[in-house]
Amino acid sequence: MLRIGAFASLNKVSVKTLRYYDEVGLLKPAHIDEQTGYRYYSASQLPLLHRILMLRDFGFTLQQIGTLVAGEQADRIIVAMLEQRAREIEEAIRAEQDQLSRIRALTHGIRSGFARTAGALEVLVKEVPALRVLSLRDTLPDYDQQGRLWEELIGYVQLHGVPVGAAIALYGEAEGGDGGDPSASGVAIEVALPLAPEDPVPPDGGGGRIRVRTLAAVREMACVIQRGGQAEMTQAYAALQDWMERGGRVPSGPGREVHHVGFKDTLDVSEHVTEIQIPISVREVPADATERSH
Amino acid sequence: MLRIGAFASLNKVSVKTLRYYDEVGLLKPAHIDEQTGYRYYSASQLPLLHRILMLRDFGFTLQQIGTLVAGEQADRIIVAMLEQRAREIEEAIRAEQDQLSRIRALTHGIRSGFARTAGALEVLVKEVPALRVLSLRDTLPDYDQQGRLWEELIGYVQLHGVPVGAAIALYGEAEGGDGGDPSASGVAIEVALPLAPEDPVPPDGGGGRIRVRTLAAVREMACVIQRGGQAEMTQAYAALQDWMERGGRVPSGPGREVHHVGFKDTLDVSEHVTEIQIPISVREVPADATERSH
DNA sequence: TGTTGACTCTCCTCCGACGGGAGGGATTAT
DNA sequence: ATAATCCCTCCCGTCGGAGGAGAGTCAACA
Repeated sequence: MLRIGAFASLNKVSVKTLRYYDEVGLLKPAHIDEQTGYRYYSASQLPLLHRILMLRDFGFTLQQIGTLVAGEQADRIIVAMLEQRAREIEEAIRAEQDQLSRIRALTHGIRSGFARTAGALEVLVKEVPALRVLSLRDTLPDYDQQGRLWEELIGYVQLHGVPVGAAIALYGEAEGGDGGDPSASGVAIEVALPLAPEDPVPPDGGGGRIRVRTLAAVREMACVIQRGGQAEMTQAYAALQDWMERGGRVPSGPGREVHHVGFKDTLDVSEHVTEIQIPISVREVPADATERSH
Repeated sequence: MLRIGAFASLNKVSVKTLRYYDEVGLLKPAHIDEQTGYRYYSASQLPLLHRILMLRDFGFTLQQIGTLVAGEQADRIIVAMLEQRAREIEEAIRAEQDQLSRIRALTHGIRSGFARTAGALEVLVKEVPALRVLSLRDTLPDYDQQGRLWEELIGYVQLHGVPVGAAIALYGEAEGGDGGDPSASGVAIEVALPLAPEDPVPPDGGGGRIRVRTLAAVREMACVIQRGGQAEMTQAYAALQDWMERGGRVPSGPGREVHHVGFKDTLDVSEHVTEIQIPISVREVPADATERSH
């Protein structure tokens, strides 16, 4: 019979740990003195402790270890548990490698000078939910003309007075919609205002140009938030582009600009806060791309 | 000014999280209503929140994030922190790959039948400290003859009545010692009994055959604990051998057998508890081995 | 004007696997 | 007898929030 300190030193565990394992019922001492409360362990408990420590080393929780060492049919499930745990570790390794690549992309961005001026410090991958919006789409000669679209849309909502929330602009090919004329020269631009999910649909307006639709949810959206006007935005786009290339990501849909603080809030451009959102996916190998294009 | 719920939904964080960040001083609301206690956030705080979430996503603690977003000279240290964090993640990945290889070694051991009978479920890598022992070394024709050494050593200690603790046998080449004759046919065996660190050295005994020495500490010791007698031990050795090969480990010193419960405690062999300890190192590439052999 | 219903507040407990320490009894060696 | 060591129980802290209780606030609707 060994006292707790001697038993602990045999396997380089702490006395606290043994007391805790007693408390949670994982490893009860062979005997406890009723007068003094002293715990006495037997050397024949060493194999059990050994097994517990090994499973702990594998990363199992003490609860899992409890089922693995106590159950009568533990032998039957231990292989399954080990394989499950192996999959978990593989998943964790993948996640950490991903983390690492994001960190490296950022450090490179800072070194090459994109970062502090262009807000690359705030590239964040997040999920965005679907969003019901009132939208107006058109193809214009260049980006700077979108003010006309905004005036048209805002004029319409002021007539009916419904929406709230940040203004959103979408650029590039239509996202499941049919507005605009892709064959026309110029750029496709869609301006949108969020609608509450259960708001009644306002009457058809603007000669059918203004529609209610739902922006698709995006599972992985690369986002940069930027203060300031057009010059800063251009830099932010450059930084985001660099970030995507460096991390092996490609855009998987039309980009968005969310104007959290925009002209409707203040005319001072330096106060504006704009979020650039680009849906991304991991770059696929050519073989995969070929599969798709056929 | 946004209420907490609106601000939270902009970035898919929970209200609880924002309240917690307020509490720890990481992100204070732009305004708090003194009457009601309501927190109001400004859209211009979005870049800060964004940065915080990105750093959280990188795995920094909130405390680290606090220094990175609050400090005046945060720009100067952020690159260093990122590189430090990258090293930490690399280290974590290495550790997890190691875990994975140990798990795979064990699942293979179970599948190939070593495990349940041979105690392979208890292979554990641990550190063992240096140990002062009273030791007797000799070269004998085979392992079964070691009983003679034990009798000689135990007879000696009963005369002087000092040591306590588990009996230890060491097999193979001398570990810094000079006992035995390596050129003789047979196997080198050392039997030892632990001595308290400050025990006085007993007088020279057994015609100089019994010495006091210190077993070296071992940083990585592969251990199996086994109940039973010689048949079980042989299987345990086989399992341990298989485990080492599978995990790319090679022995880096003489193996030990620690008799936690042995003949001195009970004659019933099935009650015996023996720990096999083999110092290991990761298998080296030939280049490294060549370096050493010169 | 009252009444919902959604939102928000503070305060409390809980999670895992122990570590640190206070305050007090037990054992062992001098 | 005394000192040193060991052991006990009990309580608090870790990290980043989640969950819930009980109460107050806000906006819209009848």
